[in-house]
Amino acid sequence: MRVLSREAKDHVGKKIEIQGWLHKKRLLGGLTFINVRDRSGLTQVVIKDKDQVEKLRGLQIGTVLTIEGTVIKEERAPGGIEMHDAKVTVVVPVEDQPAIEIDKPISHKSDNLDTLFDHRPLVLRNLQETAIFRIRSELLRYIREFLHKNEFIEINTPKLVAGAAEGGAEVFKLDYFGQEATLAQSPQLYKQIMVGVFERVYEIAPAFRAELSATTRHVSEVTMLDVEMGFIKDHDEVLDLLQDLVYEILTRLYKEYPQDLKRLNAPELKLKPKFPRLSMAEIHKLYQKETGTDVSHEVDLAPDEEKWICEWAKKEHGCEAIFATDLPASKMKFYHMKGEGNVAKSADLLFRGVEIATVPQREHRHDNLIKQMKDAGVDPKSPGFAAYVSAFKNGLPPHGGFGFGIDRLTEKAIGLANIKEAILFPRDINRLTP
RNA sequence: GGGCUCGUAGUGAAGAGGCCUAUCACGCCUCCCUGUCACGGAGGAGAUCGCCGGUUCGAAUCCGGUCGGGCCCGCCA
Repeated sequence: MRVLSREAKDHVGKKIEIQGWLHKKRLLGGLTFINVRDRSGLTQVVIKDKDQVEKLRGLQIGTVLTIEGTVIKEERAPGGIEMHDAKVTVVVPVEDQPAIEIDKPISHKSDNLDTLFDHRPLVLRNLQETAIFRIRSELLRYIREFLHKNEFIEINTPKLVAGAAEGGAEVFKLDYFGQEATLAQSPQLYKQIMVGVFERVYEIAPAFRAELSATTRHVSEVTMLDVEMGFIKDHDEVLDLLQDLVYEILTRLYKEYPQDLKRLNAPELKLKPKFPRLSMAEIHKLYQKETGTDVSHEVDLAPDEEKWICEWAKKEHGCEAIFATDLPASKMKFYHMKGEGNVAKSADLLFRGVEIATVPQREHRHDNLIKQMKDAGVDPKSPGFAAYVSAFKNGLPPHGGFGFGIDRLTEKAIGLANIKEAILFPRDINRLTP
């Protein structure tokens, strides 16, 4: 019967069998230490028998092993226990030298990220890397638990679609049995349709962006959390939902995974239950006053301004998350709701210097929507939009939601420098493999 | 799409016209070592310095081209 590394401590004095990968060998003459890695962690095995040590000669890190031995309580061992009188069985020998060393932290310097991604199958076995993706998995679990608690239904919508959901952004085109199709850049239209069914829905799925962006915060395949909620009182209710979600998942992460976050040198989390909310105009004014940079003609926040306002919120409010509200109407999508004056009922959530979500209220009134579609150059009668429009004809309540970048969230939750470090197999303008 | 940068053993770095027969660390191979946990010690193998061309008596080093990366801007999650 196989025992996992984390359970070995419950078998002191007993003979057990563990299985895993050879993670590290240390030969001290008459005494050999090896670390065996399994899904639950590492176990230290002490081997004295020359014949057993000899079985590992020439075998590299990654060799798959079964070890039989007796669990001993030992102060000097990491974790307080180790295995003695080990009988080694090589399940799968690895003889070629691995391209990357995985038993110590790997440099994430931007110049070398390419090597990290080229050797992904191996690199991901590094304990530091596994910590990143365990955290990502837990964040997704927290999100699902929060949304489930709030009666949201998880949906799945098509990624092969006929037209672009959001006019403007670049899409990937492909041949669909002789017809032109695109890869969905957002489930926007579908999730709004689904408000008419379940009121509250969400989806966690890839979104495809063909933009020629080459930065530390862009990839061409992103994992998006898309949430949509019906019967809202006002735009603030949507902001509250996102705020509560982010507050809960981040505080939970920092409470439950302090050791992994420390291993990854994550910064200390500073968050308040109520995030500051400043209008875009107010942020421009503050930024201009503090830095002297004239941004009065900018419609959007420049990357530097995003970083600056996050630092400001951390210093002034002790909160690393901040809402930029009242986004300019000129940046509105046709399905957004217009606000008072020249602004949209839309906000961005900024966290640790980067935009991680956009939170608009939707235009739910059929006639207004049609007008906004036409103004945006979208034909409401075209096959790609007819079904969408019919959902409004058949009654959609006031609703709003958000698109939330899971990759950026993971990156920033840990304090990584590049979004790609938070993605198992990242896709960008130069990378389609592995 | 625009701008700026970088390519040297398996990996990470040093070398900036001759001192390079290219240096160091980690890894790998051989040997020594009974408490390692970034083990330690001795020895060894491994690089046509991304590629092509040019300048020069002489190029890893200078110039041009090319291929492959990275960062920033625009745009966005």
